[in-house]
Amino acid sequence: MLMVAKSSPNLFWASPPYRDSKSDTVKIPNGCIFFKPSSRTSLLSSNSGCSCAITGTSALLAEPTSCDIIDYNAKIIKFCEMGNLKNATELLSWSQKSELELKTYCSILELCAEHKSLADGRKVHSVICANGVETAGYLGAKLVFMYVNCGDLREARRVFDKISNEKVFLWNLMINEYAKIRNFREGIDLFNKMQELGVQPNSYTFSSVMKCFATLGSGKAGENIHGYLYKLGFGSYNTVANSLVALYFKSRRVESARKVFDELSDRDVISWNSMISGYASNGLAEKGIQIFIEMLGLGIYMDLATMVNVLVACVDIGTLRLGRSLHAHAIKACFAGEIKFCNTLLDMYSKCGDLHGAIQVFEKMGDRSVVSWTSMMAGYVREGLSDEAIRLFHEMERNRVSPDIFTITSILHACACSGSLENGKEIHDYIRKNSMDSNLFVCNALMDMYAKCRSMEDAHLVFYNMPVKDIIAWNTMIGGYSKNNLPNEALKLFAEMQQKSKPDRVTVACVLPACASLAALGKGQEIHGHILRNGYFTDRYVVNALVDMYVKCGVLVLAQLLFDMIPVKDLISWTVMVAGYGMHGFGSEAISAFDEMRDAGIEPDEVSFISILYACSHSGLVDEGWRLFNIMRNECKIEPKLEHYSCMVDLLSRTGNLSKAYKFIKTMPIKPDATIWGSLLCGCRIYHDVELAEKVAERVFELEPENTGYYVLLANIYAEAEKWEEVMKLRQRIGRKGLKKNPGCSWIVIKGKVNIFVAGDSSHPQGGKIESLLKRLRARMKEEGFNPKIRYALINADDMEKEVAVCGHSEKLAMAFGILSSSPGQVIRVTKNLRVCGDCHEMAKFMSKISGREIVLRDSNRFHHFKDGNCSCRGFW
DNA sequence: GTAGGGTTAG
Repeated sequence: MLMVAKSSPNLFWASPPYRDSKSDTVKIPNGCIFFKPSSRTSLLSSNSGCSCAITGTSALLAEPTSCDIIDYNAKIIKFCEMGNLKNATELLSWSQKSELELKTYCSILELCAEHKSLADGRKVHSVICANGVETAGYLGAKLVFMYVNCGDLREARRVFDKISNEKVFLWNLMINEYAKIRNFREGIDLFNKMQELGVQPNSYTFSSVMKCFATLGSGKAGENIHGYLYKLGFGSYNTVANSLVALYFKSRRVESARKVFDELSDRDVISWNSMISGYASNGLAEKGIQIFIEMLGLGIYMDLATMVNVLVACVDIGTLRLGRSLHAHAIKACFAGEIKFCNTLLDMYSKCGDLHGAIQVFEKMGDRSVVSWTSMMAGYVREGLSDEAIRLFHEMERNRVSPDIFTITSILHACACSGSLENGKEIHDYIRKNSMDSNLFVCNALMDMYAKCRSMEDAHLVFYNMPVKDIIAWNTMIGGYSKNNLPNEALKLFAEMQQKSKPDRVTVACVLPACASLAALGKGQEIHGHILRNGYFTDRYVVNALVDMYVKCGVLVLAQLLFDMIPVKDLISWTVMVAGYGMHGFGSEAISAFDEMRDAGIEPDEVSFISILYACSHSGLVDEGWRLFNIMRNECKIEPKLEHYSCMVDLLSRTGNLSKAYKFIKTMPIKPDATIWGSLLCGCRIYHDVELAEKVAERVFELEPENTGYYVLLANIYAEAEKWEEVMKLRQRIGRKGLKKNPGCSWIVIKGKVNIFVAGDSSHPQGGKIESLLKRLRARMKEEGFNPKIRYALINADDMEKEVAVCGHSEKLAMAFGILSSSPGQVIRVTKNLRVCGDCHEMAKFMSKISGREIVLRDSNRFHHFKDGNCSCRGFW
């Protein structure tokens, strides 16, 4: 496609001089810079040089003597022409009111605008006010111009509202400025107001006001204005048509944009560029590239913006090939020295996955702007090299380039990705010192950084102080709470949000994990309704989170139903379902799903292997477990992590392969943690291997000396073997350490209310009824020969005493309450924060049999479905 | 008309 360019390089690829609208200079590709001819520069060039101007300055500022007749006006205007704002304002302040002419004020205001010096502009304004000069007419317009240029739109508007406004120029200026600061409503209001006042809009007015309509995304308004400006005869102005093209593209009316372009007889390079960028920003980058080829074929003069637009389109298509050839041609055409081009090129390489290409562009750049540094940092973060991004940020500071809002958000993102709270706080200090803390982007990036660095208190502080909270702010906080294991806070904030703002699909994807974590089925179903009403079901984040919610709320059937409805299942969908089957004890279904996923051509990753190995372990599938572990290593080339080893040890231990598990741990290439040894210790208890248990326990105690659970576990192993002396020794050992216990708690939702129980707690209003029900059940169990397996609850963490038959564990209390408070036929769903106790597990089986009720108990490890006296876990827990 | 930034699922 670039053949055309090659055949006529001068026409297509030569770098034209172009105007830099910001600095009012004309840049010539070889690097020379010429000032745009103006009254000021013509004055300098008419003098014999700068030195003359300097001597002129001192003569002009010399103290006036009484015999001089000073024409202050002429002197001030001369300073203005020379660009010496300081001397001009100084002289103005020395002058008498009566001496000053209107044109003098005007000149100095123009210079303030040019220098963007708000401080000087305000001084001049106060002199004008003090002198009582009339500002209703021409001078007022200059004041507005000055304030707009110096960035004080509020003051500009104040003056603007006071003066007579028949000049369309000022209206255009104001409308355009409102468009720039994205206050589109105000821009449109002004447009309507000017028409009420009978001021005729011109082509510039339409260009400006269309920016407002465009970003409001109002396609209808676009059509109206389109008809209106045709009626007024502006349809053939290509500036107007170009704005119209942009307006239609921004309101996603691609066809309308194309029609305006097709009907435009006098297309300039801007028309073509608008088409390329318009297509690209509407996800139709290929069409943009087609326009570019058409442009080349017609021999249209191409400028820097064309190159930039095409590179952006390349990023969208994600192909490096075209980007690379544009790079090659840019070198020939002398674009390669242009900073805007290089920045886009750098970003193209980085976004197309060629970080090395991006680095090369960055290193070859002679001039680097803040954009270059920021893009490079973002590139490093994209590749997971956050520390490198942080290093680059410090290098940028050493090069005295000041970070802007974009840099700050990028570097915060780097801190978030590397979990570096310390660096993040440093950036927060910078933000405060430089008054950037009211910017929405910055605040959102700050909250995200704090959330990812696990400091939700800091995130909340930022959130709380935000003057305006957009939907991203709410989502960031809700998602932050969910991810930091604060599901109650997430749900609370979600409720608050619903009062103030409308949740979107991201909100839903953020809040569902909180429902999953709490097993809050009712709330999850409510959100499911919201998803259906708003058509979010097609969003892969939403649907995956929804399936996961049903899995973790214990409704596997619904999860499976929804999973089957996902048209294109991705890795996450499959992983959720595999893990779901696993935690509900359907090991072979998990394996089938996993194989099906691979058949569908989806490569499993680390996390999906954790899910499948976990599924094997919870169904005791030793051979399958080994097979999959080897597939992971040999076929998928995934190096097993601690979690994978942990699943395997768990699998071997639960199935009684204790010495194999021990050997497996011994040959692990990475250091086993307490969880891994702990799994084996659990296995020792199930299979009563006291000797191995002692060996293993010492390892666990070394690794986690403060964890009570492991001492209790060993004590129970001794107790079951009736080694009371050892139990005593262990008790003394624990007594010396003064261990803390992790309190067990269970909860159940009845009629939308969460009822929380802790072990031994009788404070529940129904406490008495619960206790007598449990007593009756216990008695019936004995009668029917359902022997309570007291050995499960021999030793209690609280007192290390042999426990009496009635154990007051929280899950038992919750299940009993469930039976008492729900109608027959209803499934009883209980969630526990720790693993279920063995005695409670036996009792639950009996409860399900005697009451004819289905009980679904989720513990910290898996699900137990109790029905007709059996449990789905078949002993693997 | 043109380069860089913030939120989502296992």
